[in-house]
Amino acid sequence: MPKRKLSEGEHPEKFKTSGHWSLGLLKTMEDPKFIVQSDNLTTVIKDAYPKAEFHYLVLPKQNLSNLKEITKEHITLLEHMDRVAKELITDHKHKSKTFKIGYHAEASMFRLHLHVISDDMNSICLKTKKHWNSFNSDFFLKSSDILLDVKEHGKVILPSKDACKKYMELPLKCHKCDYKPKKYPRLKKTHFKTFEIKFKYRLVLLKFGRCLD
DNA sequence: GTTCTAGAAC
DNA sequence: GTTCTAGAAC
Repeated sequence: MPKRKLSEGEHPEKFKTSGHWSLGLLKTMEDPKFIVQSDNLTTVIKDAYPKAEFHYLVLPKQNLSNLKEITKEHITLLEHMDRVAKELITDHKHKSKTFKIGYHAEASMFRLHLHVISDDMNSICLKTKKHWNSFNSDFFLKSSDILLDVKEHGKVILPSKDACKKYMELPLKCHKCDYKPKKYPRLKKTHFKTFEIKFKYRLVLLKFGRCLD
C-alpha cells in the first residue's frame, strides 16, 4: 500500500478494503465514537484531530470525493450540507462561540467534507503554520461562496495548485488582532498562552490568551 | 491527513 | 543546547 498521497487518476474505490490514510474519513463515518448525527443525505462526525474546541465535518453519504466532482446536480446536496452545518452550531453547547463553515481548497482525505469549526483555533492538534493557514487564509473556501460558484458556473472555481501553496506559506497572523508572529509556536504559546499539561494522564489545555474566547 | 526525526534556525 | 521546520513514510 502506497504511503504517498493517491494521485488524481487513482480512484479511491480500488483502495476501499485497504488501510490507506487518505480513506480514513470513510472509516470514521462508520464509527459511532465519532458520529454526531446523520440523516438520509449526510453524516456529521467529530474531526479525529480537531483544530479548535469544536470541529465537525459534514459529509455526504453519496460517494463524492472532493469539490472537483461537484456539478449543478449537487446544488441541493450542498445546500443541505450548509443547512446541517448551520443547525449544528445553534446547539446550546456552542453558545458564545463563533464558527466558520467551509471547505479546504485542496483536501488530503477522500469524501467531500464541510468543516464546521469554532474560531478559537485552540487545540493541541493545531501544530503547524500549514494547519493555521488552512483555516485562516483563502485556502478556506466559505460554504456560501462554493454554493454561489456552482449556481453561477455549474462547478466550483478552485484556486490553482500554486495559489494553494502560496496560501499555505503566507506569513502568520493572529485571526483576531494584528499580532504577526514569525513562528507558529510563538502564536500558540505566547500570544494564546495555552499550556499543555498532563492531568490524570490526559493532555489538557489551560487558556490565558487575550485572543482566546 | 499524522508521525517521526535530521538538521537548520535560533 | 533547545526549538522548529520540512520531508519521508516501501
